[in-house]
Order: sequence, then structure tokens, then C-alpha cells
Amino acid sequence: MKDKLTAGALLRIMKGQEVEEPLVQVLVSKKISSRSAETERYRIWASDGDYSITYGILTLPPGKPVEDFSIIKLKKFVKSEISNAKGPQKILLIIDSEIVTPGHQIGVKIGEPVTLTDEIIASETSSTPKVSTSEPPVKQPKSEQSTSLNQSISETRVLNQINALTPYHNKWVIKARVTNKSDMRTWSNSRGEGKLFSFDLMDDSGEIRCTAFRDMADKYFNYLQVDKVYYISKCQLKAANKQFNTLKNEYEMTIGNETIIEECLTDDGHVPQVKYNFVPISALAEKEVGNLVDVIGICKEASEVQTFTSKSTNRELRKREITLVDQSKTSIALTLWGSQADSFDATNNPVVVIKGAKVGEFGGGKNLSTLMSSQIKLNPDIPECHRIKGWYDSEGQYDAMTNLSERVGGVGSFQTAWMSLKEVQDKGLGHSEKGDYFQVKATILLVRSENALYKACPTDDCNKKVVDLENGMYRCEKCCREFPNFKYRLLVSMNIGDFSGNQWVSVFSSEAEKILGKTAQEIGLTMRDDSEAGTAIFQAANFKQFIFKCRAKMENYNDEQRLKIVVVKVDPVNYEEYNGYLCEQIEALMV
DNA sequence: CCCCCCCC
Repeated sequence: MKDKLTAGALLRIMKGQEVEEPLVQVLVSKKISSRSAETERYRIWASDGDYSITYGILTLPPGKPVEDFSIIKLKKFVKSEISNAKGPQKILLIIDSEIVTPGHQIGVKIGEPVTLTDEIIASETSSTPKVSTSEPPVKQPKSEQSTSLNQSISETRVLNQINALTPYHNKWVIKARVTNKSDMRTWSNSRGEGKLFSFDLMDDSGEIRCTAFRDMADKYFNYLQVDKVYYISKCQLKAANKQFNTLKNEYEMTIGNETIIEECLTDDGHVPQVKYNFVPISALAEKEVGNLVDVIGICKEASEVQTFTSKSTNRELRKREITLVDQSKTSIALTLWGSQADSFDATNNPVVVIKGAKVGEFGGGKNLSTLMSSQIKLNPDIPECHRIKGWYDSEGQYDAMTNLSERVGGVGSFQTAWMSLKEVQDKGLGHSEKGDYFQVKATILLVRSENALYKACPTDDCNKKVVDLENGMYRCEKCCREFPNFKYRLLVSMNIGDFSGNQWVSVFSSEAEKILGKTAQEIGLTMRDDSEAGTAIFQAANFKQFIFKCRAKMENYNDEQRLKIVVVKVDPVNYEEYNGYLCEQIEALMV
């Protein structure tokens, strides 16, 4: 049957090429308003057998609609573009056409046409129909049933509401917007292994989570897109697992073989968009750890993506930390994970909108973290977004911010972050799981230059010590690779002292570089070429004063417990702040 | 049928 259509004609037309009277099949048509009484207009979904378009506008004489599945000859047509809520939309205006075979004589969709996207139109250079590409196109997945939901719905107009779905009814169709879609994930446990993804659906009655496993996950992952509206039918419902599913619905559902999902061709705006309940950043100080919040903020700063391995799960994790600010003149750190971290683009201080970010705490400061279920949007077209952008551009960018994520350290909430070295000993710091933090103004008394440098894996995010294979190669056990090179890193042991005592501490590369005033690489090369000059670099740090922000933790060493202190940050002494602390101490003595 | 939501 495919030879009844002009294969690839729609792609060639949409690419702007000349095509002589092509034959295409009308898959779905829906009457839309016409500006003239002499004509009727239909929005159609049309196929050339290889490709389909979802936005054809067919002009016909009044009272002569075209049956679905009809083959028509396009005699006069022009490609055009309109803009709608989703941005520019390529359309095909069909001004004159002729029915070659009426739909009832065909009755089926011919071939498996792929929906033409801007990407396909831009990328396909060949004018011949494509056979296969490595990139899976976003096409309508095949379902058991051939009737189109777009068609049947427009005829019968029976829709069910999400909050009325139960496991006891299976004849339903919902029209819902995808508000969120997870990454594809794999699992492996005693009951088996596989892959899955889930997505959240919303209509004006409520919301529900839907999960696709294994082959169903493959079938629908690319097709379903966040923010688009779909007709969905015949999923399996079951009680929602409230432990993991925070959506407001008693049930959740699973895609099965018999499930039908079809993009709604007429997103008329009746299906609501996501609503936010924004919390000002300053108010996050009062939120409890674990709360989910909706936040809007300007991305003032963003780190690069960092990769590391979780010690608890052994999983490779990728994160990006960004700083959000808003009109409350407060900033907070937000951690993005996985693909959300990878794809984040901090160019031009975007407005970041998050639904369902998790409030966390670190070192006494508050922070935010996205979960798999968090929806993140950059510069969405909502009033709050324009308002905050206006604020930031005109004044916010110059304002000083109170940083909620500032680490204040301390063992108990009543403790000051400041501590003398004697207090660190007396208070028995270091017995908590995550270690205890404190800051101290101290003087460097002695720096050990021996073993202060090590040869580390040259990979950007891996600082693991390499094994010198003594054949010109260096092996990193963490990366399981051998390299012809390495980078120098610092791990400096130094004794620091204040009025109350002294303490050995370890200082890693980034902070040691601040103290020594040279990079680890410079010091490493100097040490290699001239050990005396290298040693002098370390000696030069003696008697310098800094604010040391430290983590104290008890460690087992040869069956003996001892306090290990790592300097997590070194700052020059801010005398104003330090004097303030001293004044407080003096006042406390006078009570 | 997943169910991890992480790190300093």
C-alpha cells in the first residue's frame, strides 16, 4: 500500500524543496475556525508513509470534509510557520487538494510514519526516504488498537478525570499534561533486573504517576515529552507507594502492552500548567530538613559538574552546585544531580524555577537539592519569572546577599562556630558521624615539607594517588587506567597554634595553595628540580596567620582513637569579624 | 517489576 503515497514528500516540502503534486494520507482531521464562509478549514495529521506532520491546515469547500485515512493529492500548498505557546511551529498550508482514494476504502494508517520534528527537518540532508538512523526518532508508538484517540475523543467527547481513576475500572481515557519525566533507570535485584522510567500526569482534577518498565520504557521514553498533552488509556492502576510517591493521588499506574498513548493534537489550554507555591529564599531558613518546596531564584553562580563515587552506595554521582538569589536578598546553594546537572546552562544568570526541591542542611547552613521528582525550568514564561529578572537586572545584581548556606560549624546549636584549639580538645569534638566543624584563628608554627606532595591521577575530577609503575607509566586504581603523566597534589601536614595550644592538621591542595601562594604543580616541579628551593616554599609559610575552618573526626589508628583534623577552608583573617568574636568573649567573661 | 534521591 505504501506505493500509493509519495514517500518522503512531506520531509522534502518542509525542507523547502520543490515537490510535484504529492500523494499523502490524512490520518486525523479536526475542523477549526475559518475566516471565510466560502471555505472550511481543518487541522490535519498527514503522512507520506515515511514521515508525518501533525500540523497541516487543509482548506476545503464547505460541507465536504475529508474522511480519515483518505489519500489526497496536494495541488497547491505552502509551508509556513506560526507561533504558539511552545514557540515557533512549522505548518503546511494546503490550499488546493483532491481526494484520490476515500478513507473508508483504506481504513488503516499506511506504513509507520515518523513524526517530523524541527531536528529531522534540519538534519536530514538526503532527499531520499531514510532507512534507519542511529538516533531514534520521536514517533507515535504502535498500539494494539488502530482507532485514534484524537479521533474518537473528538467524536464522543468522553474523558475521564485523573482523580476518578481506580483499579476497578479499565475503560477510561484521560487527557493530561506530562509535568515531569524521570531519566531512564536500570535496576538489578534478587527478583530480576530491567529498566524503567516514570512520568507525572496532570489534568484539572488532579495528578498521577505513571511508570513504564523494560520494553514499554523503550517504546515510550522518547515519545513522551514534558509539558505536552496526551490522551492516555488502559494503564494498570495500583495503590500508590506513599513512601516514594508524593503526588496527591491514592493510586499510581503502569504502562502495559494494551496501553494507548497519543499526543493530543489540540492542546487548547484547558489542561492546566504546573502551579507553583513559591517560598521566598529567606523563608527557607525556617523550613525543616526534608521539606519539599517550590522555589524561584536567579542563578548567580554555578560550579562545574563534579563526579565522585558515593561511599554508601558505590554509585558514580554527578552534581553541580548553583547559587540562587531572590528579592529577599538571600542566597542559597542548590545541588543538581545527574542529567539535571549535566544539562544545566548558567549563561546569562537564568531564572531557575523548581517544583519540589528538598531542603537540606550542611555544616549548619541550609541548602536545596533536587530529587528525581523535582521539576526544573529555566526562564519559564510566568509573571514571577519576569518580575525577578527585572529586579535582578536593575538592582539585585548589586545587592549584598545573606547566604543561608554559609557553614557555621559548631557541635551544638548553642555553640559558636569559633573555638580555641584547647576548646577543641576539651569539648571532645569529632565523635559525631559526619565530624564536627569549627573555625579558629591560628598561626602556622611548622610545615612538614616531607611527603607534602603526591603524584595524582591526571584525570580532572580524580585526585587519587597513582602507582609509579617505574616504566614511565602511572596507574590509577580508582580509574583502573594507566597514564604516561600525572599531576602534583598537596596534602600538607602542619602544626598550627593559638593562645591556648597547638594542633597538627592536614591541608589539601586547594587550601594549601592559598597558604603557600603557589600551585601544587609549581611546587612539585620546583621540588623535583631543586629540593632546597622547594623546601623554602613550605618554610615561607611559617608564622603566617589565617582563619582555619576545620573538620574534626575521631579515627582509628593502630587500634588507637585519635583526633584527625582536616582544614576544609583557609581564609585571610577578617579582623572586623574576629574582633567581634573577641568582644563577645570578653562580654561573656564580664557577666 | 522501581523505591536510589546522594557529596562536602
